[in-house]
Amino acid sequence: MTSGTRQKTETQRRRYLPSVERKREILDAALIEFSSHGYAAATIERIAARAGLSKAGIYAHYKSKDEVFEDLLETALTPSLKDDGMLPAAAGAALPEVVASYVDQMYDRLDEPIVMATFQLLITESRRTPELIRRWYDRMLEPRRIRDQAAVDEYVGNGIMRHSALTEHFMLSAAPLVMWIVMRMLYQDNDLPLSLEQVREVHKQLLLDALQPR
Amino acid sequence: MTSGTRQKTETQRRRYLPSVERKREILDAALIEFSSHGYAAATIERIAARAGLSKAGIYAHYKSKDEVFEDLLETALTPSLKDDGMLPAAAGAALPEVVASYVDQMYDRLDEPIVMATFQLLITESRRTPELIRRWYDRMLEPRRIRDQAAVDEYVGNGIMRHSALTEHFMLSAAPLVMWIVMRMLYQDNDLPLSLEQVREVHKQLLLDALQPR
Amino acid sequence: MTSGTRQKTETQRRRYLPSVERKREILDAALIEFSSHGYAAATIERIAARAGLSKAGIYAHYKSKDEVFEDLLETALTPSLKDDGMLPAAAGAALPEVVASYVDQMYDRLDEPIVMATFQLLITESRRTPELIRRWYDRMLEPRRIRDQAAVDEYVGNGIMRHSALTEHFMLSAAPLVMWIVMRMLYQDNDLPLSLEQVREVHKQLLLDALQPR
Amino acid sequence: MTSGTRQKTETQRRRYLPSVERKREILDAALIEFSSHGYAAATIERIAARAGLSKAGIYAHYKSKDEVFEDLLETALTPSLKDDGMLPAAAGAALPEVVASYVDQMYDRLDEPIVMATFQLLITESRRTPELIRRWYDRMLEPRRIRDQAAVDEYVGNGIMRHSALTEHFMLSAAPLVMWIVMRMLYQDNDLPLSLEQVREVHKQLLLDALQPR
DNA sequence: AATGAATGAGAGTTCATTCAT
DNA sequence: TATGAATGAACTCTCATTCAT
Repeated sequence: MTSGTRQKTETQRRRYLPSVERKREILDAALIEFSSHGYAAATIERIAARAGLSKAGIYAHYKSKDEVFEDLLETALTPSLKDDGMLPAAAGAALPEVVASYVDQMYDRLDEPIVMATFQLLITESRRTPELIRRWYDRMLEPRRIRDQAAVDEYVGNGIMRHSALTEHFMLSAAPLVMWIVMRMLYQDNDLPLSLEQVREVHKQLLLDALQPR
Repeated sequence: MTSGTRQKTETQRRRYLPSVERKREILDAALIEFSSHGYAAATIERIAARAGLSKAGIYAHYKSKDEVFEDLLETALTPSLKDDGMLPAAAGAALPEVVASYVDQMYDRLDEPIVMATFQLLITESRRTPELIRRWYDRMLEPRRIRDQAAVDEYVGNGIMRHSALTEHFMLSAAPLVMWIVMRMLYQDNDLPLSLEQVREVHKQLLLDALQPR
Repeated sequence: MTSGTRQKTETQRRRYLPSVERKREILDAALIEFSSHGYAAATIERIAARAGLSKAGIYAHYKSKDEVFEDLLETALTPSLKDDGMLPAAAGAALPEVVASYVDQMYDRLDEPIVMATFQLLITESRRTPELIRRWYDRMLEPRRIRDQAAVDEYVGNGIMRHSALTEHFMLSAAPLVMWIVMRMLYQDNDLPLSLEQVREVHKQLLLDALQPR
Repeated sequence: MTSGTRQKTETQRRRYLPSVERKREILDAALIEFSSHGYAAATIERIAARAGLSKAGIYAHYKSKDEVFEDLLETALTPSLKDDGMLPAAAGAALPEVVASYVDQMYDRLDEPIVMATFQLLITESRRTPELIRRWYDRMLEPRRIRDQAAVDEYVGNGIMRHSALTEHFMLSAAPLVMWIVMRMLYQDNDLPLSLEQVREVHKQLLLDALQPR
């Protein structure tokens, strides 16, 4: 949250903000509303209230609800782009360190709640936004996948990883984390039977077992 | 689907059906509408049209949209109950067969499109129905998880599986499949980079690697 | 209530009744529903349930909701017709007895709850049924008013009553009771500040004061 | 009515009004619709049309039909509060003047059609609004009743009025007027057998007869 | 005579969006 | 930039009424 929730109170006066700042506040609000109610059930009015302006105020910055949504995903998804591929380039590192670093990177990212929220939004609203997903995929996932896959191929060539079904389709290496996220969605506020930490450990172990040369 | 979609045509007259049958048709229609538009964006009118009756007709069988939704999940989720736990009880079987049978069972289930659709619905609408999810979890998942976990513990005791982080939290053994389902949701109509068959093979291999005694 | 409420229970089977009897039951139910919710807010379904048959069952006896309503008023209003005018014909009676008998007759009538309910219905739904009211008025009220007025004129001629504004417009002699009925409607379930008995006493006294020759 | 009915015509453009003014117009319209069709049969659409805006426009000012109704009664009933008790404080006045002034005040009030309409609405819709009635009663009727009763007690003490059943329950002194209002409701557009003027005379005479010391 | 299933016509309400200010 | 007022379109749900049995 860039600047804290800005819910409107009775006493608050009109605030005139430059569009860029206002948009940030609107998107902060939109992320919360969209991800907690879904696109269709979220309302411009609630987003506006949360952002501290009026319904009509939103339309000073966006032409439509849809445009808010698109800008939200666009913005939320872009920043992560900076991260270089996640597998450390094959130095002389030993497998356990490689795996640990790879897995930790993934899990650490989830500490920012925006990442989780965005990911969930992506899942639940995927049907709304095929092209958005495509763009996101082409710009974010595919390049990394290719880089990771290349790194994996090199590790395999080096004999640091053993060739296996997993090294052929390395994207599946994220599976335990993805499953945990899904479980979290399903369980809502209830207690998950597995903590993120526990999954992380199992995750590392699984990858080690699958990649360790014999 | 009893007899294909039953979209109403101009010429068609009223069809009087016993409530049980009509409900089946309504739920067939509802599954399609809910899972392709989401709960909020699905409309009673479209469900009705798809089921071949009028908007008001739905209300002769259900008190509200919500009730349709609940009955849908209830009905869609209940039948699978018959499946006994999925891990074959530990006879003298060898690990590869055990794993193959376990994995195949999971994947074969997905051939019925209702299962996929329901599962996706569950994910995207989880926020609507915490209690429903709870019920489903308590009746369907938890019992099986316990049975499977017990079977695993026995296998471990027998030395057929090796003790590992995965055998401690065996529910994670479904991860690759769950990830594929999520990918399928994200990719919508686009070509997935991985076929279900490919995932199935990786899946088996992963489990073998993780469970094979050394 | 002719035969007690006949609310439908789960176990009750279909009862085939001759139309006349069924109609009586329907009207019993209708009086309750119409007078407690008003014509517009009363529903055929509730009337039917109360009468112990199905919604469609009503239509075996009446062509429409309106027809039920009309028959209800028609029936509820007709029987009282038998009562001859309420003022005892001018025998040699003394005024206090005449007044007492006149007033008591009015108040005693109200013991049948149907009378109160009908009267209230008439008031609240008067706008629906100008002609019904007209008929009722022409058949019920006007004849009695004329008879009473004639009796009053005779009493005045006899010197038993003194001529006054009230003897000119004797229909106003019902005023305190009418006011009490209105108060009862307004107060609903709350405690009225005046009991029917108290009003009756005031009523008698008022008439005596107004009619007593000086 | 600020400026006559404001029915919307094809050519008329949107009129933007401050909420307070618009609400006044809405309530004007609502009074007409509610009192001529009853709460249940009145529709938001008709009220809106009569007020010169769209159905949804109503909801910019009121949350629900019920809220419109409540505000209507609230508003319609409050103003009269200003009227001090209706019986002139016991100066040395003679009874005929006291009675005349008291009665005239009551009848003059009815010249504003809003008063009649509101009163009728109160009667026909009393079942919808027990609390509203209560509030109205507590704020409007009860204080005046007490004040009037006190004044009456004083008059009786002075010997200006004679003690009687009526002075004990002085609220019944309104009875002839209430009865006339009820008759007016029943008779709808037909000719009443009694004019308001006639009732007023009878009314005065009745009170005089009942209160005149002997 | 009676009913369960079905429907057309509307009702109240919501909401994205526009307009005047 | 910002807003309160306004609206069209759509939605859920109700209800008197009809139909097939």
